[in-house]
Amino acid sequence: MQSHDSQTAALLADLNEPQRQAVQHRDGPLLVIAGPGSGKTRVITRRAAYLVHTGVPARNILAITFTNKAADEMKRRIEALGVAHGMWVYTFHALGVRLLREFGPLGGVQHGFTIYDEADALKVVKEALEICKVSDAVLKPDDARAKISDAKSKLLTPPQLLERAERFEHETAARVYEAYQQLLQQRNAVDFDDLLMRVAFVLRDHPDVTARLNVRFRYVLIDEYQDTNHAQYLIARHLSHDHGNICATGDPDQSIYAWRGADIRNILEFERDYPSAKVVRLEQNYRSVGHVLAIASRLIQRNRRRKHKDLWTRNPTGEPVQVWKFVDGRDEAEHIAQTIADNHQAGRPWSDFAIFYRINAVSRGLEEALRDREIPYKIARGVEFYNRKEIRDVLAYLRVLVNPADNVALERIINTPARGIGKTSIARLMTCARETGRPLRDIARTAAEVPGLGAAAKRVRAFSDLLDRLQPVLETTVSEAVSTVLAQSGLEKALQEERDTGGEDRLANVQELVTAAIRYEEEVDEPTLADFLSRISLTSDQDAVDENAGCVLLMTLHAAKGLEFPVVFLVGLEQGLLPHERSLAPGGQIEEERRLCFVGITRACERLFISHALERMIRGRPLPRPASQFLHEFDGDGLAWQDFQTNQPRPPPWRYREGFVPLVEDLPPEEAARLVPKRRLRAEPDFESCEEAAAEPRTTSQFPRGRRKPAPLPPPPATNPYADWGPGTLVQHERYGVGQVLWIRPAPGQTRAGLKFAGLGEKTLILELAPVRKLERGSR
DNA sequence: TGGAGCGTAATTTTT
DNA sequence: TTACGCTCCA
Repeated sequence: MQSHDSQTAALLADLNEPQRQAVQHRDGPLLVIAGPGSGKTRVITRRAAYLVHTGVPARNILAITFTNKAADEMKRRIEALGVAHGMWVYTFHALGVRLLREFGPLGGVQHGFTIYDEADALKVVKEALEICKVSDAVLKPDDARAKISDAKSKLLTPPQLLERAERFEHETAARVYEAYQQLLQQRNAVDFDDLLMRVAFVLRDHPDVTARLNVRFRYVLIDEYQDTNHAQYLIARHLSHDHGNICATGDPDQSIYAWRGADIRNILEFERDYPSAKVVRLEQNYRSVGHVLAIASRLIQRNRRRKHKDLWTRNPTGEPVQVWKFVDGRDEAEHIAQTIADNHQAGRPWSDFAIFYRINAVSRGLEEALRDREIPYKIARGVEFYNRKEIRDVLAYLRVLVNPADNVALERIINTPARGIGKTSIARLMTCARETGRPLRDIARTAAEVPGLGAAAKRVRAFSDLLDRLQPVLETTVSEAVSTVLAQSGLEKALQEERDTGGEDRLANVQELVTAAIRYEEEVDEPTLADFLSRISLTSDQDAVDENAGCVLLMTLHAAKGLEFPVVFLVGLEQGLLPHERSLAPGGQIEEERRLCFVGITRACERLFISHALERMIRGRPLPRPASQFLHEFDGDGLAWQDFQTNQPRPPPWRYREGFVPLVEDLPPEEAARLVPKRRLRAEPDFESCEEAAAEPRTTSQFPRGRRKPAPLPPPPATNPYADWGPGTLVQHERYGVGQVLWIRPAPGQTRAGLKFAGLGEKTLILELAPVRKLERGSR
């Protein structure tokens, strides 16, 4: 008993007051508005553990996240708090799969259904457009897909969309949507939106089911609530309908997915939806230094649709946030890369650095600059493992075996590896399938009866026989199924040949898939091929972002949410890029862009560098770039503006990590005041100065143009009066007495150094200003 | 049937 | 600039 109490107390011990309130709140709705770096995850995990420690069985708790990574992390941390597993921790979509399997026919899907990813869904949309005889000029596949997805996230059925259609293209979209849903149904497939929509409909229409689930899950926790769309909102609402024990955590200021259907109203109006809700605000930031937080706060206060929050921190003020202005995007990249190289040299690990940008296209220049200096980096984006062609091929075989109605997968593999079944033949098969309403799989079986197939019929038949031969793998283990398919489909052989002729090592990739299957079998209690496939479908790039990869990380601002780094570079602060031009158009979401910028800024723990260029290559054309309005909006104390149009020395590396940031408040007030000057270089950011930027005289770049080779180091700093003040140097301070230099960072007129004084600990001083002199050896 | 060559269009993308 | 999708040709 004693130990039980002390365990419970330990869960609360190191929490601040609002955090404790959130953890201890028991029944009824709870909204936790959690600012960046305010210990939200800690609160969620402690709360879950606290519930269990105070008598709630773990299996009665359901936690919902958005990413697998977040779910895994949450599970890990809750288990670390001594809660045996049994708690349900799922992403919304994984929960959707789980519930749909359980609901059976109620969900409108059959056993073994396939989850279509974006690429698959787009194919189906194209088919639907064809069936509806809609030309590209009227509605492009991408637009149709977006409209359908939007409707689904709002839980609108095709007839409902039709009803709402005001304009002709909406009507068209509704028709295509209808056809698309039918195609999915025929293929026994669902898209990501269906996983939510179908569950939401079952919960809405079957109170008995909902009631049962309310008994099973007595406490529901939802993370990143600001990013929920209407379907998710409704699922959450139904799942907590009877007991009202819903705990939502999130931050309206970090809502950056409105363009994908997230509805910020869900969090803004939580108290209206749940009138008895307790609201807790986590406003103390444990992550960032003061200046970073101050800038973030100033910026976000410009937004109107938000909940008021006063972010504060006990962290040191930190170094001023640097705002760098460059001649062009090249210079920006070079300079950032060089700064990283210098500071790595000075002792910073690569993984301390992250570079954020608004659009992926910006990454190229940065990559080149990093490569030139042999800086290890990783991009947290794009087509990772499961999107590789060879992997998708293998998966397509498995998908067809699990779900013979999966035409998209079948179409993919019918001639992979090449077996002489060409486009025309495939088109004939598909027409036949469409006209008869039978799955492609069946048509292939009776290929001889398909009109016009000719000699290809035999090859199609052979392919069909191959699938029949493979069918028994469903009775084996998942990993065996994968390797059997590899061997018998001819994929392995084709990849082997490719390798022998000097191609990429795709073979190793597919073999990695076997490994993944083995790992899956070890992890799961009841491994099945269908479940393995859904897991893969629900795995995203985001899940692979590894903050501790030992590399500099490059990513979009969207990918940065939820992460933090000691040193952050936020590039391309230009009107049209951040905020993005689409957001500047009428009806655009400028506030969302501001939130995006806010998210970027608040990822930084110690140092933040914001940069913009006067000219940037956009789609192969150099364009003049006006500075972002956000520079103007967060302008104020704690910023250091630096203009790199003219040739000037690069700032020297700052000191390294141990005992990291210089403490401004440690300095006498007059020095502290000087240390944080209002502005260093420019009086105003050149907001609205597009023409001015273009008209400004061409200034020299610090970096050589033309051929791309390792950039020579920029000129060394001007003569440094403290050149011989290395670490270890003994100094005499007027008031503090004798001390020792721990680190030193020379800068013209602003040389900072960390000095250790007996009994006082470490101080950061500006040597030019402080009454301090070097002690010569032997003198005292 | 498959590849070369041309035209077009270009945010972000938790699942 | 580049990536893709489509057409046309061997």
